[in-house]
Amino acid sequence: MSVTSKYDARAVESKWYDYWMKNNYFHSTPDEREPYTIVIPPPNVTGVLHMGHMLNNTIQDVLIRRARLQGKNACWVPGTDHASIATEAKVVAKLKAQGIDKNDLTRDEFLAHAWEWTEEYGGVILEQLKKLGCSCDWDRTKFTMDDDMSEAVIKVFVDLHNKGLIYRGYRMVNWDPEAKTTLSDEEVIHEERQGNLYYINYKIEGSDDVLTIATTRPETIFGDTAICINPNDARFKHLKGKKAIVPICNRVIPIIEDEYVDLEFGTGCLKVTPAHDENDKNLGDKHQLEVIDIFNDDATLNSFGLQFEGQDRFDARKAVTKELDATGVLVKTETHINKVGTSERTKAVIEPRLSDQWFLKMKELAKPAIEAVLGDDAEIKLFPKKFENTYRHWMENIRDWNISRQLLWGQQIPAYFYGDGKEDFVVAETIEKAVELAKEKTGKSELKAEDLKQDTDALDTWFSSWLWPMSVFDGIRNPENEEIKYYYPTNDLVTGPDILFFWVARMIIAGYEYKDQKPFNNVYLTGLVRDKQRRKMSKSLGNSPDALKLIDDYSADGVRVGLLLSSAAGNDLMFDESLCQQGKGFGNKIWNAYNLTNLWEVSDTIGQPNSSKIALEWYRAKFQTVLLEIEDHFSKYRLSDALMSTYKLVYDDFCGWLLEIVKPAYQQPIDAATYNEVIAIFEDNLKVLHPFMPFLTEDIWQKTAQRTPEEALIVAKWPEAKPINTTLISQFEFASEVISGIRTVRKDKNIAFKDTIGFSVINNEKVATTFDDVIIKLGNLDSINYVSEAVEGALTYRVKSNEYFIPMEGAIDVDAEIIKLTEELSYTQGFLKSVQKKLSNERFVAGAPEQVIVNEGKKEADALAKIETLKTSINNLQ
RNA sequence: GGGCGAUUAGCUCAGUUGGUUCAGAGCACUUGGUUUACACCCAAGGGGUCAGGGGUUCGAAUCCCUUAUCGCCCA
Repeated sequence: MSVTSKYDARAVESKWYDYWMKNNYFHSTPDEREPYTIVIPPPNVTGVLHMGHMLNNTIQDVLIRRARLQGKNACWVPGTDHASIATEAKVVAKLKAQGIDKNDLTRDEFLAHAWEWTEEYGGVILEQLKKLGCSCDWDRTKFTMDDDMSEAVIKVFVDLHNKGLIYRGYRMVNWDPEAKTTLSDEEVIHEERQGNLYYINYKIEGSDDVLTIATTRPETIFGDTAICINPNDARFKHLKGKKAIVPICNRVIPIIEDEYVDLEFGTGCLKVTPAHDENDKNLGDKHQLEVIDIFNDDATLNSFGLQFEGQDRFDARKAVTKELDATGVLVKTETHINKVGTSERTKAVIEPRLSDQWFLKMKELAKPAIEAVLGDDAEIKLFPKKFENTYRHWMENIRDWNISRQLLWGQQIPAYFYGDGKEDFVVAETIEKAVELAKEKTGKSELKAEDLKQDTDALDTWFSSWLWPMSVFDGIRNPENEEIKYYYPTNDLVTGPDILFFWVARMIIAGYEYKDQKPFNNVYLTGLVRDKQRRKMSKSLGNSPDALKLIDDYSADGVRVGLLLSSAAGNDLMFDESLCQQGKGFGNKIWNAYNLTNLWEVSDTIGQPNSSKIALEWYRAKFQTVLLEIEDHFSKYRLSDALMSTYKLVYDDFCGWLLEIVKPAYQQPIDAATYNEVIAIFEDNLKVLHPFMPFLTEDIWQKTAQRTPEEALIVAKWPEAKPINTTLISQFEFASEVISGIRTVRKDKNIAFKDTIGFSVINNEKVATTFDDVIIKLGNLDSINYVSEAVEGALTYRVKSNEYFIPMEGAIDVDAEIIKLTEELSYTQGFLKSVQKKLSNERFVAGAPEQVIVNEGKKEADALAKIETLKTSINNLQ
């Protein structure tokens, strides 16, 4: 079989993905095995693969592939969410480009366009995940707007409403004037912006006096319905009970008193605009002020803005300021930094606005979800644990969830109005049921479907996704179906900390409300992917590498390894392409290890060298040790550590040591026993590597033997844990130090490796001869002579108290040797002194645990022995 | 403004209940090496006052206090 030394990832990766798909390995159906389930955090249907997805889904694939190898019934459910705002924005933009105005379309027409868009672009990201190697059960692919998924959402809405948990409220909400919809508090990002503080004079009614207010938003003066002063403010006693006149519109408004006003900030006089500020709204309610809304839904001024009607709020701000200045009431302008809320999706500055919205009461619902994560016997674990604090803080201060959005793309709220009154509605899953309910409620038996008008709002997308772990298994509509009973609760959830509240917390809440059970056992929160300058990777910054190009350049296996190498759970990942290069290099290394074994000619007639036999035994022990390490790392979700352990095992122990030891001499065949064992070991390596590097490992696996589909690596059996021969491991470790010493001497003295050298040892440590043949081979020694006296005319080095001699032709620099030895001696003496100091300290001996004292004693003995060796050596040289 | 977390080698990070696996890993760097899997390689090596200061302890990267810097969440 001819094998090239370069590995062609592109061809190999598509070949094996097709093979896996063809043989249906990703598909899961309930059976008698233990289930292992992950539901994907559904990416936006508008999304394209970015680094965050790559990291997140690589982790999920590692977990799911490992579970599959462990014999569990692994089920990874993929899908997308309908991303109300983002998708609607894309569709609106597309229509606009075609000269179509959304407002000219009926709801159904618009939705038809949206579906068309979704069908065209919606699957892109899932196809990209395949390139990454994700072994999702594609037959189960779900979309949050699928009919059955929507039905579940509506059912839950009706249920929560009937339980009295969903209510309609007239409240200050976060209005996104660009998307023309409200946002939940969680969708608003507060950022600091440089703005101005404008000082404006208001006349006092019936006098020539003025008062000065300071505001960041002069355009809102048209909505002013009071001036507020602090009753304790001595400066403004004369204003009590008076009225002020709003500039430009000359409206007369009362001057009220409230301790809410900060004496320090601005001028101490506050203009109150209840329609456009949450705090002002509270003041307004308290003092029964009029509410004047001055904005249209796109944040242009309405008729209350007088001559500024139709201007955008920011243009109006400038125009109003200019007018105020012109009329002499603008006293001064100062620069001022304030926090403004912006839309997570459209980046538009949020306008606080009063309107009727649907809310979900959260306080009671949250209780079991708090207990589940933070209670004494918490059944959901967050990794890393530090997020529990964040979770606690949010959950304990949870606010009602605004679940309505003024959008078309999403599940329409199933509330049907039969009259103009605010409470003239019924909530039902279908129009037919709504008619029945409306008849009951109103007593009007003649009511028909046409008399009812459904609320035009749609539900927040998260109101779909919070049901995801249940609804993908049809657990809402059919709570007793076999699949939900088998797969739920799911095992692990892998997502970013940025949606801990949006999604994770709400899923937990929904899980307890509808299944009375947690939705998952563990939540693995990944870090954000940042660039080398620590900036978040984002489309707008353009600092995110093209995910598919990365795969092209470094192979999917390489990118997966690169991403995982430095991604401790919850820590941000400073992404650097060189990590992918390292991943690719690792793949190349493994490939060439296979290439080597493949080049060997195998002989049945030659015996197995002792060095090979013992090295193979050692590697088996080493493998078992690392296997335990890997298990331990996985159990703590330390995937990068698990990968690093595997990396070192394969790179250093397997390629670096084992293959070098068993490698036959040039053009010599290898004995069959060694060869077979090396292949068996290689196959075990492939199994532990497979979750990280699925393609390369499957490819080699299929080359080391003829395999039926049932024997594919993807469904192979994870190596079994066996007892570990630890003696062998520590003996090897000693031997490797001896070999390292030989290499150092060769390097220092420029002795070429091909030159065989003599070698003697004073075996003070009484080290077993187990690995002597290995040392001879890797050191290229003629033999190892055990001696009791120092060898003359030789270079020396020490491992512990053993002394090794390499005879040298020509002069040995005795002085240099003495200096080297003296340095070693004084270091060891210093070390001994510190150990002895400890041991002679009564309080140490009394206070330290047994094992520590034993260890210190051993250190002392080792140091004493080494000092003895060094002294003897120095004496011999002098 | 309130809360949480971080600061360890040039870079990215481990370091579990204070104690021989405690000052580590990978990459990068330096030096040397093409005879036979891989230069996407091999070998050897340098490199840290564990952010600063104080304390507790026989013993501190680890616990406490404090200062500084950074990050995240919330208002």
